Formats: sequence, C-alpha cells, structure tokens
Amino acid sequence: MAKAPTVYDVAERSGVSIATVSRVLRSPAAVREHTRERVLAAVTELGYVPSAAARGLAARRTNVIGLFFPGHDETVPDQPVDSARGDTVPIVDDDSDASSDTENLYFDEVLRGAEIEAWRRGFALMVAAGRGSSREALVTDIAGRVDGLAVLARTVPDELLTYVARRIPVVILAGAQRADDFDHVSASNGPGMRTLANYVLQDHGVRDVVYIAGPTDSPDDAERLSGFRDALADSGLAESSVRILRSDFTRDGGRATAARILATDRPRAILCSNDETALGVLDVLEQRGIRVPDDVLVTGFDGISAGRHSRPRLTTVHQPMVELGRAAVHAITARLDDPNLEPQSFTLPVEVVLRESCPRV
Amino acid sequence: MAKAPTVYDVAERSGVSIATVSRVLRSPAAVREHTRERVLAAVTELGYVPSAAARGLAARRTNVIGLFFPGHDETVPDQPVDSARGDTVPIVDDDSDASSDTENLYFDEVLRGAEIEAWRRGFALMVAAGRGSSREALVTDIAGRVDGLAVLARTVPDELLTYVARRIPVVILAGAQRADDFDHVSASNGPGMRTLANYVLQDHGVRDVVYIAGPTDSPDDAERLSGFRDALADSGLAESSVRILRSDFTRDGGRATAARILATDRPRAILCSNDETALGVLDVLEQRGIRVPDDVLVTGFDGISAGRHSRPRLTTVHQPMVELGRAAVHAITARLDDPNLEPQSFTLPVEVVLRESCPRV
DNA sequence: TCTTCAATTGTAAGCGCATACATTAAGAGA
DNA sequence: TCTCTTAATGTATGCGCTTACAATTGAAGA
Repeated sequence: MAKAPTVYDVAERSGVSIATVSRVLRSPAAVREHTRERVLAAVTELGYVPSAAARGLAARRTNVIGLFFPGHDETVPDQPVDSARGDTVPIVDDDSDASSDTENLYFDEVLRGAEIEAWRRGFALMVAAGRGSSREALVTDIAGRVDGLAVLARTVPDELLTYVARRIPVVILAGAQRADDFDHVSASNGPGMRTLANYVLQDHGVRDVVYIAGPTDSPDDAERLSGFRDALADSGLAESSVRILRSDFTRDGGRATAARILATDRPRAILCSNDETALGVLDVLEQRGIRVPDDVLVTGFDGISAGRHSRPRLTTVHQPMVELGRAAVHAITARLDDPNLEPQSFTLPVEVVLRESCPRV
Repeated sequence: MAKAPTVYDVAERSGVSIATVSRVLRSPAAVREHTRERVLAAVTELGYVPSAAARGLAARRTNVIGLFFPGHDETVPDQPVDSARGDTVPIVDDDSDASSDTENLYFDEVLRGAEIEAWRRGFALMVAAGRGSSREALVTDIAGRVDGLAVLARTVPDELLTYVARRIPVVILAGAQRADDFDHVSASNGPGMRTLANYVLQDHGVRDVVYIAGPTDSPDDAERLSGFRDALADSGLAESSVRILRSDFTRDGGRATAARILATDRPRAILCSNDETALGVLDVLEQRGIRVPDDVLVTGFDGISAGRHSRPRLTTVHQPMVELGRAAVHAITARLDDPNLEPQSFTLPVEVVLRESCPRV
C-alpha cells in the first residue's frame, strides 16, 4: 500500500499537464488520441486510481446516492468477530418456525433496484441502517457523503429529514404521499387493496369479512384501509357490517389478532393489511384445524417471498419492490437535474396475485 | 437547495476560526465548552452538514468500505421507470415455482453483517454489483471512493483485484483461502461437509451415497468436496465406492443431475454441495413419488432460507452469513490499522442443521 | 504583580482534482 | 509562405476540510 499516485504522478510520467490527465479521464474526446494513449499507459503502469474525494470536492458533487433503511441491531450480538477455526462443527436440530427474515426481503429487493438504477445513471450507492441510538449522527454523516438520499418511510424523524433536505434531495420510499416538500415513491396501495377486496366480495361473493389493519402511523396502511372501504362501497356494504381490527404488521400480531377474531367469530374471509399479518393468521387457522381456503379465505399485501412458501400459499397484492428502488433513484436524479421541480410523487402499479389462500373462482 | 454552508460560514457566525469549527466536530474535547456550544448552535442554525469529500481529501481517508456482490442485471428490464398511476390493478395467477430469489438471501445477510460492523467502526458502506468485468466500473465507481473493499468470491477477476489491491485492502469473501496476497473470510466448508457426511454415513449407516459437487472453479466447492472425501476416509470407504457428479449450484442443475442419477441408480442418500442443488433434487424426487427421507436422504449446504420452507425441509450446513459480512469489515479495518499485517484468513464456524430431509437418527 | 506553562484558539498550508482562461500547435485558406 | 481559426494543451485557482505550528489566553506559582 505505497502512497497512492495522483494526477501529478501520471502527468509527470506521461509528460503532460495535470489538466490533460484529468481530461483523459473526464472527457477523453477533448484529447488527441496519441496523448490519450500515453496518459492511459501511465495510469496503468502506476496503478493510478482517481480519488473520489478530490473529484467530489472539485466538482461539487459526489455521484453517490444514499439509501436509508430500518435498523435491526437486536439481531446481531455486539461481540467481536473472532477468527476461531471452525474445526468442530455442532449438529443441531432446527426448531425455528421460520417467522424471521421476512422484512429483510423487502429491503433486499428495494436495494437491488436502487443499485441497478444508480449504476445506470452513473451513481454509486451507499447504504445505512437506522440504528436507534445514533440515528441523527448517522443521517448527517451520510448526508454529507451523498448527492441525494432515499429513505424508507418511518425510519427517520421528519425533523431530521427536513434538516437534511435543506442540502440534498430526499425521497421517501413506500410511505404514502403526504403534503410535504419531499418527493415520494410508493406503490398503489389503495387501488391494490380495493381490487383484491372486490375480488373477495364480488367474485367470491363473500359478505362476512374481517379486515386486519396495521399500525395507525403507517401511511401505507391508511391507504390500504381506505382502499378496502372503497371496495365496501363498491359492493354497497355498510362499514358497520364488517369488522375492522388493528394489528401491528408482524406475524405474531397476526396470530394474536386471529385468536381474537376466532374467539367470537368465524368469518368467511380475513383480509390482512400485509403479508406477515396474514401468515400469522394462517398459522392460527392451521393450528385450529380450520381449512383455508375452504372454510376461510385469507389475503395479505406486499408479496414477500415467504408468502409463496406458506401452506397454503398466500394470495396477496404484490408491490414492485425492485421498481420502487429504481424509482427512488430516478426521483433523486430528476431533482438533481432540475432542483426547482415541484415535489413529485411516483405511484407504482401493483398486481393482485392469486394463490391458494384465496384462489381464482 | 441553497448553497450549502461550509466551515467558513459556521466560523463566521459563531465568531471563531475554521480550525475551531473543525475541532468541535472532530475532537470536541479540545475545545472549551463555551466555545463548543456557540459553534454547535451555529451549525444547527445554518443547517451545516460537513462535506465528506473535503474531509476525505484532507484526512486522506474516506471512512467508507466497499462491498462488491454478484450482479443480476439480467433480471431488470432496461425500460425507464414510469410514474404511471397504478389505478388499474391486474389480477394474475401465481404459477411461479419459487425457484428464484434464493441467492439474494445469501447476499442480503452478508450485507447486513457488513453494514452493522462498518457503522460500528465508524465507516460508511458502499455497495456495488459486479457487472461484467469492466475495470472502469470497479475502479472509478468504488475503488477511488473507499478505504477498503470486500468482494464476494468470483465476482471480480483476479487481475482487477490485484490492481485495486495496490491501493487499498481487499478481502475476499466466502472463497476458500488461496495462497494469494488478499485477506480471506470464509466459512468452515470442509469440516462442515465432513461432519454432515459423517452423520449420514455413520449415524444413518448409509453406504450407498451420491455426492453432487458444484462448479470446478468454486473454491468453496473444492473444500466441501474435500470434506466429503475426508468423511469417506473416516468411514473407511473407498472413493470408488461412491458416485460423485458435478452440477452448477443452481436449482435447475440439481434437477437435471437428479434425473441423471435416477436414470441408473437409486442411492440411499444424495449429498449436495449447496442448498439450491438440493432443492432441485427434492423437486425431482417429489415429482417421481420418491419419499424423502424414507427412501432417500437429501442434504444441502449454506442454510438459505428457502431450505427452511421446502417440503420436506432441508438438512444443511448453515453458514453464518451475517458473521461473514462482519468479519470482512473487521479484516479490512484490521489491515487499515496495520497495513503490514501478513495476509490473514478468517474461517468462521458452521453448524449442521438437521431437518426432515435427513432427520436426527 | 510578574512569570511560566498548559490550555485554547488562530494561521496557513496543503489534500487531489476539475475547470476557466491563457497559450500554443495545427490546419485551412489565400 | 503567411495569416487566421480551431483544436489541443498548459496555468492557475479553488473546492471545504484537517492539522502542524504559531499565537494568545489564563490560571497557578513566585
């Protein structure tokens, strides 16, 4: 790791000025071919790697986009990594119920979309998880490193976002469009739920429905609930004729809520505001020997991969997560190109995906 | 997006010099409390966010670590993101066989580990997918921006890595330790497979085994195969007494190989060098009505989450992916602290996880 | 009160690159 | 061959920050 060569070294070696070296790298067309080749040769020989810090400073933009997603520190112990030789291999029985790692998938796909789109547009992608304690430091830290920031809804306090947004474009992902100054990218929550609910109410002819909503502070959830209400109206049903409960978007919450429902009721369909809740509901139904879809129809929302592996497989509304990631980057670059744009809002189309838990009629 | 304030603005507003502003941010203890408060107040009022580019240039380190993972561009269409209002929602039947998105999980966990460890140590994390072998991509996108680089094995050509390694520490993830100058972090492939194979050979008393290896260019695979051979020796079996085939680590490859095996053979156990292959094998066995584990035992390697959802659930050797990510960052920071370290190699312990496809005896 | 020395703060010099502007080389036209 | 125009290259400056070193301050000791 010798001292890294700089433009000066390359310039000297190839007998040109640093400006020419810079040009060869930045706008090769402006340099005569002969010169360019000499410079490039020197670059290779010296193992020159341009310093992004210097470039960013001079050009006043880093060409990096930041992606902020929810944290998950609980899962990882604080102990240092030890390099213990793994020569003794324990043999264990797997008794897990596979209820973990669902949300991860969501983020993973968003990340992939963002990564792809960023790359295509010539940006690098920096990621950070919102760790409770030091969130503020983290956000400003990353804000100083990037040209724009995409944040998963509800992972960063608005006040902090506003602070950051004074400097760089901020786009909020997967939270509904609120009337604020941020750009928003989200899926078509309302219409998605409405379509699915209509399928249940009309195609399946179900009247006896329970809806399990999510946390009240989730804008996505609010839209989905609203979509459900629209569907009720579409079928001429009074809201008082159905039961609407709240849960918390988790599988455990879904289980608890299902238990609560079954204590007094046996609806023909249970519509859940997200997949994890629905999976929890399925758990309870199976455990009690209630057949899905014969006795009860169950639906979710999101399209997480666990829903494809459940038994029965889960009917859901699929959000285009990869596209969400791409759209977020798109929104940021659009604003970078034209900072005076009005706050915009991208709503990506969703799909109702029918599987066994609520099959095609 | 007004012009961002700089140290000069903060200095002027708080009536100190820029050096003091810098100190307040970098080493607050060196500044009198009274002064510090004034400066911090100015920071907040102005909405100051330090420029990482300038800091990186001055400090000669970026405090960013790069993570390079395998590409996947094929999956995403090139079409631009359109902000079409998603008001019409199609209803589709899901006929996918869920054979996608398995590898993603692997990477996702590594990422989480890396992310956590990086921020804990005061580094930001930059991610990039390996696209082709474009040198410009690696060099200009990542190498110039980071203090160190973690690369998933086989995603970047060695030659390129060598080039980059002249400047910054490079650690290779999940490829076996080769005798090169890079640092390596990997799981205990050999002992893991050996333990699992011994369980099959000795505890289950199986003699009639087929082993499905992976691609020859995978160092992980080579170690696993070697572990399998060790197990044969442990049981006093000649290598000629078992059948060893090669596949390609994919689910489809597993299916094809299983078909090939069954054409001539009906072994009591099929050991696969990774989970995806094993899942493909399960597909074929189920389709032919061959019972697992009653007729055939099947095992995998990796511990991907799909293996927990398969029917029957898959016995496997679980790699600590989160820990791999953490260890990679650890290795990089260790080398940053002491560049003269000998090339090191971290081998993380694995676990044999028994599930129904090869249950506890 | 006058020193002395440590604690604070200020001054100034880059870090490596991009780029406006100045300079020079190279063709084109006569 | 000489001038004019354009292409190619060089010169010089500054991006915003860290940090060695200088200057100043202030409290303790004489």
